[in-house]
Amino acid sequence: MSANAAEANLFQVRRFSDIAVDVLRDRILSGSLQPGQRISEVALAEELRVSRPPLREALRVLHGEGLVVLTPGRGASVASFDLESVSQLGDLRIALECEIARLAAERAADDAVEAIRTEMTQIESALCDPATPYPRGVDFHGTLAAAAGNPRLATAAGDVKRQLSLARSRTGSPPERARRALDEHHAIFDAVVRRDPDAAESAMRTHMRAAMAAMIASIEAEAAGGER
Amino acid sequence: MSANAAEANLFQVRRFSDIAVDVLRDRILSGSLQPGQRISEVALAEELRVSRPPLREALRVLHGEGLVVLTPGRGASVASFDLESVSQLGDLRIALECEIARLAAERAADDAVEAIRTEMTQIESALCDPATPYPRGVDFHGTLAAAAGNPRLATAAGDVKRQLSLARSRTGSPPERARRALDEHHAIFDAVVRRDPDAAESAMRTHMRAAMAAMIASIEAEAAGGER
DNA sequence: CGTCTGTCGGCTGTATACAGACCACAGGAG
DNA sequence: CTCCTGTGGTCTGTATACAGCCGACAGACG
Repeated sequence: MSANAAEANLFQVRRFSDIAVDVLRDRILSGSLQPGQRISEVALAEELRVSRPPLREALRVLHGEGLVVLTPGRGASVASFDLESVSQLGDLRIALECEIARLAAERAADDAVEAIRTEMTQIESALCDPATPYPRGVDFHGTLAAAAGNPRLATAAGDVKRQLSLARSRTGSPPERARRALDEHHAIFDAVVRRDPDAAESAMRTHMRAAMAAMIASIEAEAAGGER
Repeated sequence: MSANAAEANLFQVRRFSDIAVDVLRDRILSGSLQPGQRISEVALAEELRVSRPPLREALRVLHGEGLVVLTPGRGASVASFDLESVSQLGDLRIALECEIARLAAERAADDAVEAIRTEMTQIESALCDPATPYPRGVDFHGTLAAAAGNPRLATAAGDVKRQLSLARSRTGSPPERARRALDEHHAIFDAVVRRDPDAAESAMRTHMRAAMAAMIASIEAEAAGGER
């Protein structure tokens, strides 16, 4: 099955519109296209060596993911989030991540639990050794979502996470947050290991509230600095 | 603002692709297009008096809403859900509705609370008088989501609800569920009135678990009857 | 008789072309 | 000098046209 799935995925991305979706998502999240920036269809299509119809389909997909805003008659632009939008996205993320934590505590397979443990040790060692800022491809929440065994929930949580990542693309998270986040991750993980869904949800809620508070504070500080 | 919003919405739906989205969504949810049915782009485009590119964009949007499945090289088809997908959607809905209930208990304005009360009395009178099966446009969860004051959360919950509605399109919900659901709605509403977020979330979780159990039972019964 | 292969039809995926709307800027009137 | 208006350009929205792939069916071979 894995060979079939891999082969199917290889052929699945052969559509130009899907390639455009991936390229555009990377450009938006990497900051190559900044929030609020207008996207010219003809210019982008020419740059990607793609015709306009596939590009327009890609823009519709990214609009569904919340990364692109489409205004009828005025075209597309990279999504930009004000504080209210960030707050709304935060509530949405709380809903999804808390349920993920609950389900992970209820149903996570043992090897999935071990995968989370491995991730956490990697993050921890990276924090102790400032040489490596953050290991690539390590994603606590993504691994936890996989452990919860609900792909739709994981996809939804990933979409919201990317929107929030775009919202704070200008302001990096403060360095002291990483240490606190690690402790909060430990609390969630402990609850998952103990198979305690209520505790896992509660710990996740605490973690999310702290993360959102820090993020909102960063954005407010950046906004105040920008006005100065 | 409401005049502006209405005017903006009127002009916003002038794109053929958006019209196609609305028409297709209605056809899928009304059962005019049944789950699993293939959608021919040329035939549907000709029927809707629309060219294929706008129709393809509409299909991409509905794919993002989970109502259409797009297989590269093989075209589009109406989404069909097996029991595992329904279970996954149920967990997703639990996550969203529970957070909505919590937020409604925390922040709902007084008039929003009264709007919920009005809806519930309408549903209750409709249940007592079997002449009117169900009042049109009355939607407890939608009103509750509006009371929670988070449009993104409300949209996400609405999307999931529509997917589940499509999943059980063949099997109607059993009549005794309506009465139990009304009681469960009362419990949620009472918690919202008492401004008790924990109780609201708990009551919503109870309600969702019962609703999902009833739905899965209906689908299993229908599947067993179909095999017979 | 079963199976494989080649061909044909239909469909999706993509590109090009055209029409209409929105915006900016210049010119003129008050 | 300011505001309005007309015109031009640019872009989106839509339609049409072509190429490539998938699937089905018929025919031939084992």
